[in-house]
Amino acid sequence: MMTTSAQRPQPLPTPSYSIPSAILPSFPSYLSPLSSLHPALSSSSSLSSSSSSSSCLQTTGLLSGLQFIFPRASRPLLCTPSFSGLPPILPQLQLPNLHAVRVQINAAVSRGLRFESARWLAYRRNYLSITINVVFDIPLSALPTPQPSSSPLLPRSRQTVDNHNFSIVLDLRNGTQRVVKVKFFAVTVVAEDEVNGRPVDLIQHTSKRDQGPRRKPVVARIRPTLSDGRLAATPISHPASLGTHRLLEDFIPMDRPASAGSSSNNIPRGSSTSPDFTTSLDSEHEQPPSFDSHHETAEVVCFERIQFKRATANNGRKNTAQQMFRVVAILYAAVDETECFDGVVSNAEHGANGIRYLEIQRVATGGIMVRGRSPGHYADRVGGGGMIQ
DNA sequence: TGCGACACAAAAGT
DNA sequence: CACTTTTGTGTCGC
Repeated sequence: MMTTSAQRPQPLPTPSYSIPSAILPSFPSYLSPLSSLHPALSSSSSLSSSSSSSSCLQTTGLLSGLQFIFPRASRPLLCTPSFSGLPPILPQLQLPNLHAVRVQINAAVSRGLRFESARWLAYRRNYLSITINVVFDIPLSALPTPQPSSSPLLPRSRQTVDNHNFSIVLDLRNGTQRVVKVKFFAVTVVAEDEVNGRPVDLIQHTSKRDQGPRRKPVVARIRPTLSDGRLAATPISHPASLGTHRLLEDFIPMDRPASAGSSSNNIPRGSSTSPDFTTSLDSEHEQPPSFDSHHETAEVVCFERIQFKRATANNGRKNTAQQMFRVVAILYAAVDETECFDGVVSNAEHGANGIRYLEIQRVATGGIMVRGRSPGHYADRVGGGGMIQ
């Protein structure tokens, strides 16, 4: 019999909160006027409506002339840190007319992080949701078949990349280049040590959590949206405000059909499908990453039930180096394997069915402290749960 | 201090 | 509103 001490604790107290200007870059999604006005978001029908992430979007305010949304004061902060680009960026994406394509990966940790004591904080055992969409910034005039009626303000009316042929320029070891046609685009999410870049495993659960298998997040197809050369001028909506392909509601059929997902049915998910996994699954053991080969490609992909496999080192230890992890979103161009021979200089992953995934670009969060034990283990420390260095 | 397993109970979904 | 499912986290034994 559990005692009262075992009862679910109240959310960690959040003292009167004001956004320090130093951390404003951590809130790009919620600073976006578009996201705060988007009906899908303002009606709390964004992804992960199942939890506190929706209640994260409760209160609006005004700062520096921009409308923004921040969590209600009674809860710990659960909004997303910003993702930023990491050099180098390879290879170059282009249109058939050789027009270069500027790529923006739009990512958010839409669930599972708190901002406490001026740092992002996660608990190893708690779920993260990571949402990604991709924008290709191309002037319509550069497209072979311009559609002037499309509006960048209305995601659903955006034309898609489907009818355009993209290619990438691959650098070869002999110093020459080769142009390869892109079959489709895909994204995945990984994690790494903030300092040395060493990989940190992420794992993904089914809704059965401990009773189900775990695996690394898949490489999921995505359909980038097009921006008419206005990327710099127009803030991009939070990915959650668009139709989302939720990965994975239940990533293998278990005791119910995958289509019977638990997500709120008021989520716009016109492009959602159940992912198709080709690798066999061995419960009780981790699985390697696989490739989501579903044909109907979503503009927004959400990786749900993600956890860090391990915690950061030296959490709360004084006079030790506090390890920090970061979450990385990666965009791949899928090309035919026969187009890639050994001379290609690029990060590549082998997929199924003769596909090879060439990394186009990646974005990453700043450092995230990952605690390995329950919040209660840290609550009696200085800062009411927040580690003070 | 972290990890895996087990467990309870609140939140969220139906 | 009742029931079920999902998920945060307390506890235990290493």
